[in-house]
Amino acid sequence: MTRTVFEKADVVPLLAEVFREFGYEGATLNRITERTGLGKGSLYHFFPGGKEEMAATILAEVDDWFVRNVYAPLESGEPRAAIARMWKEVDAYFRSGRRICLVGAFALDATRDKFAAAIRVYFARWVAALASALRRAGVAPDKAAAEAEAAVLGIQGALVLARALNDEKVFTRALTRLARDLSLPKRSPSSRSTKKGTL
Amino acid sequence: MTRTVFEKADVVPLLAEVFREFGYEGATLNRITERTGLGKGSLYHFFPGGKEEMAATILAEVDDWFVRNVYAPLESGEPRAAIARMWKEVDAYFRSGRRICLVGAFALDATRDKFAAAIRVYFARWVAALASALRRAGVAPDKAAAEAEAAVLGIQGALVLARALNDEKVFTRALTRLARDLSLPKRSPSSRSTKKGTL
DNA sequence: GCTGGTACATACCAATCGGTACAGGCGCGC
DNA sequence: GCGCGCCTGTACCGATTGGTATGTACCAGC
Repeated sequence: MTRTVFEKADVVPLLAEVFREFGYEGATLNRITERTGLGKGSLYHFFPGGKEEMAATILAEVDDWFVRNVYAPLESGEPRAAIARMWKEVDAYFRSGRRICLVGAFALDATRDKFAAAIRVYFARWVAALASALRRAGVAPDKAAAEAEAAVLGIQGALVLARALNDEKVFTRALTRLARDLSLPKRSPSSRSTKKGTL
Repeated sequence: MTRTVFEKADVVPLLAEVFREFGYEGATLNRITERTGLGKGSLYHFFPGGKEEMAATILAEVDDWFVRNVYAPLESGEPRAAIARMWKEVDAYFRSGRRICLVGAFALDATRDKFAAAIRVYFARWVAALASALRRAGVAPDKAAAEAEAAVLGIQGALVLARALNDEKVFTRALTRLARDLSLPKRSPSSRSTKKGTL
């Protein structure tokens, strides 16, 4: 009857959490099987390429999530709403600092060299998308680029510090500061201001 | 002939680089021996507690370095000079973004739980020391605390992003921005009471 | 010259690593 | 029904893990 139809898609989130928690080297097959409930047979059925394919799949899935929920809106949506949404999504995605950024963690150790392209693209696109939104909101191009970089890097730093101090309020505070520090011009004439709650 | 009298102190920096590069789990005894040139015999002679003692020693050594070169000056030296020195030391220590922060890296994965106290103290004292300097330079206490947190977290984020994009200019730029964003009051003999320390 | 602590290499250990082989169990088309 | 093919558990592989035991070269004090 209700077969536990396990699809690759169901495993990926579980898998992601293991890599997030232990890092690439620390995510042993043992821990993976016990956390996903899948034996090696299933694991290697879904991911013939082994650990590396698992990590690559997760990286792609994470990237895809950010493209859909963050980058794409920033690139083509109404800029202020998109930026507001970004802060909201980021806070939710990282569980207010209780969860870390897999891509950022991979970037720090030798794992980076294995997934260099994916890691670079993830961050480059984030910065570029945010800069695009800022420009379209009226910020000068060079200023937009600098502020986008500062915001993205601030999020990563906030994750590090929040985990180091084991205090999620650090993350929440940082997000508030980062949002405030974006120099979005006042939106005077238009009456679009009462549309969506902008953080 | 050339006797190499190796002391523990000589090994620690080599050791630190291995942990920095591969993370705690990734730093295998094999890699450690080949990078330090010391066999397991020597390693376990210096560090009877094994890998964990090696990492703990490194953590303590890093902390000590920061206390001497950054925190102590911030806490008791002339605040502006101390802050200026901090930026200089940080840029040099992290090799303009080519080197990562061991403590920050440990904070991200499950390694944190092994060294929770050391990691927390490292960052807590950094933030506290910087906040102290800011206050003594005339910044309001709550503002000083917020800005200190933002600066420290910004450094960590800059390290992540610089490595992710493999572009050390990201780090240098970030440091410049972070230094600029500290709202140090103007220091002319007759101080202009500008609230924002713009550059 | 003996002795004892220090510094180091080597061989070895059980456990675990990532990965493979294989024998089914199971649901679905027939 | 039946068989085929997608899942999945298990046994197993060689290599490597962190760690230990043993042996030895070296120097200092006596």
